[in-house]
Amino acid sequence: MFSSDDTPKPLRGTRRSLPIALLRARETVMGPIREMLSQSNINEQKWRVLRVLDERGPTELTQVAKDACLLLPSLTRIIRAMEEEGLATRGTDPDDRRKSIAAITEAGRALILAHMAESNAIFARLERDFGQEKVEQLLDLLDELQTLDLYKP
Amino acid sequence: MFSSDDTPKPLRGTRRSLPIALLRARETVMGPIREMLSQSNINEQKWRVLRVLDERGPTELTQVAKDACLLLPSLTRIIRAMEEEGLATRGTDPDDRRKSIAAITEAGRALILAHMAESNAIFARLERDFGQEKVEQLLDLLDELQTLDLYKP
DNA sequence: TCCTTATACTTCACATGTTAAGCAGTTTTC
DNA sequence: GAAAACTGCTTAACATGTGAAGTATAAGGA
Repeated sequence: MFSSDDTPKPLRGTRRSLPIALLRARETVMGPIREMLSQSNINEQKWRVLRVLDERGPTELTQVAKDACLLLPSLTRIIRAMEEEGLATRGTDPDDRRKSIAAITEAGRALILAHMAESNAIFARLERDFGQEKVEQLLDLLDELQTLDLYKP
Repeated sequence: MFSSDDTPKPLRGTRRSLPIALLRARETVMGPIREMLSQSNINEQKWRVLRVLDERGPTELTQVAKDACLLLPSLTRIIRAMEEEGLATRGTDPDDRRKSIAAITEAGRALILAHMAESNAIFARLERDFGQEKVEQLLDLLDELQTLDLYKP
């Protein structure tokens, strides 16, 4: 008998707002990771691009943007910088010359390797403090939520 | 016998990376909300500030920044714009004149009201597609995660 | 083939994110 | 009761976020 709509309900408190809760939770988790990355003069965005390229191999930019949660205009600039820093390369798809295909370099892979131990340590700390089960549960829920399409219907 | 560390384990896939998963899930949820807000010429950040001010009443900027997940330099600009648009006011704390206290205006509250129905509808759609229980579960997990302190120990 | 439409970016302009420096007001220390 | 240290916010400079317009290539239709 609690959450029925017998009163004109206001907006949920910000702690029960999914977008805000997701953002705040992310800030918590990103704290130590940002600290780690700052030692390599690399930011969150480049780190995401590196991991996506490492995971998928050579990939067209539109796909990279989707996977790394970046818009194409941002990715254009970021990839350009990463090329200059030797972290990524790019070329034109011979089958469709509109497409630009990016790939991680050895230096990029080395950067990932260089942070692997600490990254895993941060995750281990999270599992210790939050609980291994809860982390799994949360990842499962997020993974499923990602796949929804919430537009209109 | 699966996830033991008997092999030099690589980084988790990006779908099992909590920061990336949080970001992707948030993008999914924010889609319809951004659509809603764009009709009022308001962006995510101003919306968060409005909701925090509505929820807490007059609040010093440092606290607003924490709650709305903004850095102070961003908040400085955003609050200035919101003052000009009549959505918020601010004054100096008489007890500590370093502090600036912001408050929501009637126009600000009206803007929240104007979007309440649609906001609740979006949330209802989420509950329908994702499941009410899972939404609750997710919010609980996120709320708890927010409160952790993951620095060093 | 020519024309239209669509796709895959890129560029532009302006807002926000981020770090470092600056400044006024407050507290601490001697 | 000042000098030193700290706090709360602002400014500055540059990177990224974002929507709209622009460019080049590709695909489809008359």
